[in-house]
Amino acid sequence: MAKGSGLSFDPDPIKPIPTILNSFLEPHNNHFYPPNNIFFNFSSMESTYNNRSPPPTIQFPVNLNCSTTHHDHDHDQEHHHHIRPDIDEMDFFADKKNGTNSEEPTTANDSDRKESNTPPPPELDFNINTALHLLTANTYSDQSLVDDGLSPNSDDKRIKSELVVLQAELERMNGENGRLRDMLNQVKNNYNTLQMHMMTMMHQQQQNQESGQREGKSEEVKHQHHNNQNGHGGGGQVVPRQFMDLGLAAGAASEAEETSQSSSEGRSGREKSRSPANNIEAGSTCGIISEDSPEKESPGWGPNKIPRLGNSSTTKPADQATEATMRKARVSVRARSEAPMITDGCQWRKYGQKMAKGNPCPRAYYRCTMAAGCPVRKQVQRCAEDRTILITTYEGTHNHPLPPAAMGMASTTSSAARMLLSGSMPSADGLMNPNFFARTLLPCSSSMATISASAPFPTVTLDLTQSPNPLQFPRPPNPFQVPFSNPTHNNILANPAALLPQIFGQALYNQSKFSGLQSSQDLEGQQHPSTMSSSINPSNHNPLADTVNALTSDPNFTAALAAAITSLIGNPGQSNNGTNNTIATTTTPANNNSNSVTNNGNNNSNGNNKVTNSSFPAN
DNA sequence: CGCATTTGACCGGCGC
DNA sequence: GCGCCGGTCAAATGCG
Repeated sequence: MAKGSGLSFDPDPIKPIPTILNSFLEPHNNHFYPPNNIFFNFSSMESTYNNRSPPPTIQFPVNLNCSTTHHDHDHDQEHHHHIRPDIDEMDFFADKKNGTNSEEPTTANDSDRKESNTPPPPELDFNINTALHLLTANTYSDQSLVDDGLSPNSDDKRIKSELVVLQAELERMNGENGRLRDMLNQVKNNYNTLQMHMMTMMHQQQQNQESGQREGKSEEVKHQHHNNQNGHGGGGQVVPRQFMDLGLAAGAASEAEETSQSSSEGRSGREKSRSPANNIEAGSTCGIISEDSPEKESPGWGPNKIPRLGNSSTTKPADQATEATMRKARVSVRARSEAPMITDGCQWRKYGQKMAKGNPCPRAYYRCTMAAGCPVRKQVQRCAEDRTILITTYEGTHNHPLPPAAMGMASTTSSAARMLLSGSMPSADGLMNPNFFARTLLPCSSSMATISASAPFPTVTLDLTQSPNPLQFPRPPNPFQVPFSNPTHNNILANPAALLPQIFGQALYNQSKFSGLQSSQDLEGQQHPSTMSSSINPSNHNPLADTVNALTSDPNFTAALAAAITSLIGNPGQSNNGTNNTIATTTTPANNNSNSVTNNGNNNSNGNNKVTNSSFPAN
């Protein structure tokens, strides 16, 4: 409804639970230890940190009830109520575990409490340790605050001492928040840099392949290929393509889209009439620069678009088939989200909404509006079985540079699309083989990647809802906690590679658990995931292993990988006001709306197009 | 007034 | 041929 506010529809509103979410995110992110079913999200953290004023009060996953098994003194009660406003959530959880009721009035019978108090359960102790084991060194500065003379009781002193410890830890964590924020910025910067570099390499590799296929066909092409190999010459094409490739179904998609222009001429007059005048002629012989004009958009989002594929005179029939496949490829991302859309960093404009069969939740159609004529579209729909799951399906290739915030998702979906299509596009190159990314990045970012060929379009489904959440790294120990709890500096910055084994470890874990990608397609020729671990072993003289080894030694890559995963898991409920998503935050209506999730009940179960949507207030 | 969203209508593919 | 369905269009609507 709200003009300029982007998404004003909720595919299936889920009552927002920001408070609850924050109650998890804040304390746990401080420890990089998200609880189950709560997405770990850098962006969310960043938002939280950035938007806080005054500086955040860290809410420990510890409450006094559990931090002291002697919670039976008046002074405890006093302190408890001192801190209570900040630890309500923790109280809630811990109390539940303890079976005690922190909401009990301070005047409650202390003796009763004393009698009923029992040592906290082990998991509660774990929480305590998680928070307190970090802080034994900086706890004595405020002794005076504790020793208020109210009680000479040694237990009291001990308890108060712990309180001081907590306070000191709070302060320390505040400082750590700032460091984390800086670190996130740097990680993202590194990621962006590496992303561009990687895409350049991928483009060159693709050029190599294309050139090889067309070898002898055109001397011109050869020259161009040669130039590209040199990293310049045709460089005017290379750079733009870096971004173009970021979209899914990259690769030959650009060429395919080029070919769509001619075929689109056969479209109805209605479609022709709505074409803006800014059509860009596909002038590139390689179809690299050529991108979709509005006339050429819709590279196959609908069944009716499929036949428009592959009439390019510049491609061989085999290539045409590949292009057709790639054009139809979709990447579906399933993620738990209370927001109407996942934050992918792009700008989207809604152009339609339909009731899809078999799902009471309406399906919304969006097209990318970051550039005129960008053919990328996506569908957003909530899962019928679990409406907390948001299903976002991407298709198309961006024809414009992507903001940093969009890089992660775009590259991930691109990788997924490549993975999907790689069955028919064997490549011996470990680095540039899409399978490499599919087996490295994707397993890290999804606990399950499913390829479906039974659907009208080949679709890769990245299921981020599976448990364990890939970003909930194996625990214990908490892999993040040690690096980030280092007050001197963030180890991950000093040595980003430290994170990689964890990521890859999780990838391998996921793979082993999942026994590889579930694919109904012929994935013959692809390295079986179960062999991945051996491939990663640097001792193997395997190109893929060498590649992995090389990458793992690259700090930028590890940082980029983390950023990509972060982006992929973008917390839908997050505020997009963070320093990331600069473009999306300021100009993306949909993203703006993501900030204001006002999910009214969605009972749009009437027929097609008979949808009465709830609306999200603008901003 | 401009822009984004809403929503009824339209189109093409597909199955019967 | 007909109806269903997914996808898209574009006029209507609403908001800043």
